[in-house]
Amino acid sequence: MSFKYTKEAFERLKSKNIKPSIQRVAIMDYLIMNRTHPSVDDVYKDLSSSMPTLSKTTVYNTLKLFSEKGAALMLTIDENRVNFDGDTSPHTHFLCKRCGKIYDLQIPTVVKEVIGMSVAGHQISEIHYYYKGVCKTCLEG
Amino acid sequence: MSFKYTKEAFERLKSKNIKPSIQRVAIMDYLIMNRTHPSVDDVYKDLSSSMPTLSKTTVYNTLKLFSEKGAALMLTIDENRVNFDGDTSPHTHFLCKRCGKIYDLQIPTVVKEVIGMSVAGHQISEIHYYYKGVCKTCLEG
DNA sequence: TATAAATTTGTATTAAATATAAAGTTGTAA
DNA sequence: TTACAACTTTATATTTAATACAAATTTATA
Repeated sequence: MSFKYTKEAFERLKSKNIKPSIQRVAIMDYLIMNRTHPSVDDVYKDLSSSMPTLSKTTVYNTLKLFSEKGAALMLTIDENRVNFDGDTSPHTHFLCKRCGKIYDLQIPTVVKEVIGMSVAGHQISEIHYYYKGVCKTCLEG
Repeated sequence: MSFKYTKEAFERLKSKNIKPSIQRVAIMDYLIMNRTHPSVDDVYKDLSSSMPTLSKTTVYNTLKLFSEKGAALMLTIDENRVNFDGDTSPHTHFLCKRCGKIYDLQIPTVVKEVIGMSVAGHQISEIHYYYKGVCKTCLEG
């Protein structure tokens, strides 16, 4: 049996010093191919069909590892569950409070990159900037 | 038996069209007097001593009501629980990933108020802007 | 090949949040 | 004042996200 995955996923893990196990590559690949800000459960459910022995604990461990190593972003925007984003480039998010969907938005040019800087004596490693409201689709429907 | 609370708490509820029941005023007062970004459990535990019959469900309902009516902010910055902030004026937060404490920070002048505006067709009602990292105290200790 | 280290898995547990219905309170109109 | 409706609070049960943990498996290395 073989697992298909993009070279991008494999390279991403290598560049972030994460050992590319089959499970890790599959999960990284899923994040890169699915820009839907999936939850742990989303990833688990969608990968289970092709990897029947996959454990949810592994998905938890792996996604946590990815966010610690900077290979993915952990979004604490939804009040009920954590979401993950394979796109680590500077951008912002919009959570629709009606349908729950998370959209990508361009980051305002005024919001500067300050990772590694310190503010009021605190050492900053992550910036989170997002909006909540009602999305275009829900407004029209 | 009587409950002490600040006039500010009572007035806040009135101005946000929230009926000022004893429980609601007590919880609003707690938020105003304790700028510690408490969780539901923090509020419940601290108020239980003076209000022994207080139910945790009431704390959940009340804090959700406050955030819906704009009387308090619901912070989804911690990955494990939701926190609340009685200070609704524009400011940002810093979460220490080591000790878990949430600090208030001044909002950068570049981050403008865009509530009520729309971005990419989505109607925005909340802006969240915060940092994560290691706080001054943890760096020194 | 043998052994150690790292990774994955499944089960059990913890704890945040919600659902629900009964009980209690408040407001209003006869 | 009383009766009724609407609203609020409470307690219990349930759901579900996340963690703990140890056994099993895989990978690396001596």
